Amino acid sequence: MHSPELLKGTLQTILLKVLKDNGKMYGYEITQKVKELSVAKLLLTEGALYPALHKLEAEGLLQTEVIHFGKRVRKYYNLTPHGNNLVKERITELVDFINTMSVVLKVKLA
Amino acid sequence: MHSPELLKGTLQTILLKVLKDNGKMYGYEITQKVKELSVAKLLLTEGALYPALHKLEAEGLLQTEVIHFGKRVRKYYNLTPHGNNLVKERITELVDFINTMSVVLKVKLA
DNA sequence: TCTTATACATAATTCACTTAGGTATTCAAA
DNA sequence: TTTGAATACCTAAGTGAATTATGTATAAGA
Repeated sequence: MHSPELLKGTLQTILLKVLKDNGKMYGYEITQKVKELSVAKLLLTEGALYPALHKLEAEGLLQTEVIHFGKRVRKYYNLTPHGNNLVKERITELVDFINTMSVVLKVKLA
Repeated sequence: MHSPELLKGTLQTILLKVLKDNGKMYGYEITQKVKELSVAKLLLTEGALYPALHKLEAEGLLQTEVIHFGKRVRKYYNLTPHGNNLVKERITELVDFINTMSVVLKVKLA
């Protein structure tokens, strides 16, 4: 597992990108998808996930749809048009930062 | 400039690496070196820098030497043996994280 | 002489996390 | 059959590394 400090500031970008790639998803599903993609190296905690999703929704980047089936409830999130426009920007920003870091630290990235 | 959130958790690694590469340096000198290396994309603020240096010193990763010349004072920092051993580890950790991120976000890095 | 650069530092605040707790359903194993 | 693990949502308290805002002082240059 990774140092949790490093995750800071990247969670929003991860959420936006996963939703962009997979369409509407619910919280738990997102944690599993990220776990799968990262080969269990990135484990989103619920205490980080839900507040982050709620914040993105409040900012108008995500919209929700609550689905009941039987007694079970799932809250699906997907990108709003505004959110969709921001994904690329956020990723670019993160990649730029990573490239700067690689220069400062003089490391080569795969 | 980069989103400040992204810097969180990476400052220690930057400081350790810059000191590893340049030997003893003082605070202001570090800010200038990082600015130069990053082509002014990474600007360390004093409010972040000094507490971080003090923390690394308190943890035994850095040692200090105060140099007076004239009325001017400079506080030089350099790696302790323990600090020196940790640099590679911290960088590896960060690179691993970056590689994981690149997989999750499906981006290619330079 | 007055601004900018050099050089250190700390205090209050912010905010995204962690940790810890809570509720409830579904399913598989003992 | 009950009990634990997985599924599924959530919030609150605490942490800690930043930002922002100050403070002090010297040196150099316009």
